[in-house]
Amino acid sequence: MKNKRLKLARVAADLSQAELAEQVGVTRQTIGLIEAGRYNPTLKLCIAICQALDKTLNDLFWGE
Amino acid sequence: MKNKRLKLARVAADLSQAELAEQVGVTRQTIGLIEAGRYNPTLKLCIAICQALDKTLNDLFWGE
DNA sequence: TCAATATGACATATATAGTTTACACCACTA
DNA sequence: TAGTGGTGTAAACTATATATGTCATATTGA
Repeated sequence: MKNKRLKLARVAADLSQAELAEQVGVTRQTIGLIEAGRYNPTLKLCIAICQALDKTLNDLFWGE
Repeated sequence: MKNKRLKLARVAADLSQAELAEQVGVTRQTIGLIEAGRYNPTLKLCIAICQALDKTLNDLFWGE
């Protein structure tokens, strides 16, 4: 279950995985893995990502 | 930062910490700690809790 | 009283989120 | 031919979410 919405929001914000990663304080690999749906970030990280992309939890992480 | 909304939603659903914990497949202590705001659950657990309480991520975990 | 239920708090142990490092692939450009 | 930026992935490691176990307390009902 890839997270397509996250990837789309990131690209729309004109950020690379590495740039988003730096903004939220994780590594590029972590962002890549979340977009690939290979795991299960913590709530704090989800919120940081949402704030960086000006989205809400429901926008990026709720529902399939 | 205690999660008051989670506690209220759980009580409104007439569930004890232990009952909610069992429904989402964790221990009572984990629910207690999340309500107490002492950590940082994973996204999967947040979603399971929301589904058990018929709420969305934004309802329980977005904003202060 | 007493037993049962619900909660808070605290350790220690285990599973897994997240890091680091590294290599490979692709598209583009010089 | 390189060379660079963006991405996918994997192994080994560290940090921390979660489990397990226990004790204390408050409340409710018999």
